[in-house]
Amino acid sequence: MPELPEVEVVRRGLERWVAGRTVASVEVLHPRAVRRHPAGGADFAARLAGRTIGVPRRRGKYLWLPLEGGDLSVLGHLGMSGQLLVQPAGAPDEKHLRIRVRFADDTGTELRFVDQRTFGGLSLHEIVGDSAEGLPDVIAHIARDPLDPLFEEGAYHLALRAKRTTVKRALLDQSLISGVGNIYADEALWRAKLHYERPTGTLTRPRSTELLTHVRDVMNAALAVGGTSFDSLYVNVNGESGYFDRSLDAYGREGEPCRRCGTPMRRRAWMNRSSYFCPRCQRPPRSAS
DNA sequence: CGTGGCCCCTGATTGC
DNA sequence: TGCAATCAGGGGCCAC
Repeated sequence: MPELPEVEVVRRGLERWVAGRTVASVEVLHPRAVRRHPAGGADFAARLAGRTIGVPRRRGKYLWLPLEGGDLSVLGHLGMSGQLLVQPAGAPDEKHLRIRVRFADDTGTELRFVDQRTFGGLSLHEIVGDSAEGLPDVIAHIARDPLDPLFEEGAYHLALRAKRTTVKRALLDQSLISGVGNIYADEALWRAKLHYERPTGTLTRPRSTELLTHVRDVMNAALAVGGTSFDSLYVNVNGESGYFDRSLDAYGREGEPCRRCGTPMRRRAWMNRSSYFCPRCQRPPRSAS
């Protein structure tokens, strides 16, 4: 269940194993895996066949494969349980194999999209005009991510100040900053000693800068060890799990001592998810209960 | 309009 | 052991 670091690990794997290869044929095994491709699975397969894949790109948790010629990109999102695997062509099908891409070379490997919960998927998008990166317009609303050199810190801070929401919601709002999910939001908030319900309007510029620094630090730390994984659901493009979960300070640590002050960490149900925090280091704002 | 609630799915785990 | 409830790291959609 990937956030930015995991998706970046997948992107690098695709760059290593898939870029430059020409598609021979595509098999769509589950319609939900191509539901963002309005023309359907048969159209997806037909239009991808014969095309050569360029250098994979990423923004936040989305990744896309520009096709040579520049007119089309394959957009991918892993959702909660998606994996992109490069497997030997003869390997047994995974239980939740949704899409298979065969290549027109003798490498003997194929690309597989495997996704238990089918929240993720692949789709094809026409690229208009001057998009040198082949960014599909359906993700134009996704903000640049904090590891993008063109991410604008000043604009981010102003957007935070203008919003009437809480800091964790803002971290998860992909139109403000992309790539941050529930795990890294909790980790960055713990590092910044901020309560998840802190109103964004109360954040000073130094405070939001500090928070952003923690977001980047925790993502870079995760990237350095190949992304976070709790179980076999998340596997990178070569079939290997990440091990960053061993270094998490907040997420999943309910009842365990805070690594700063020793106070037992707490978990709160929040937006159909969980927030983990230290009740001593991360004091709730006055208005919150 | 911005914000927050709901829902899409499958499977593992927990609790009665 | 069996079954139901709960939970899971995402994000689009739609009331309000």
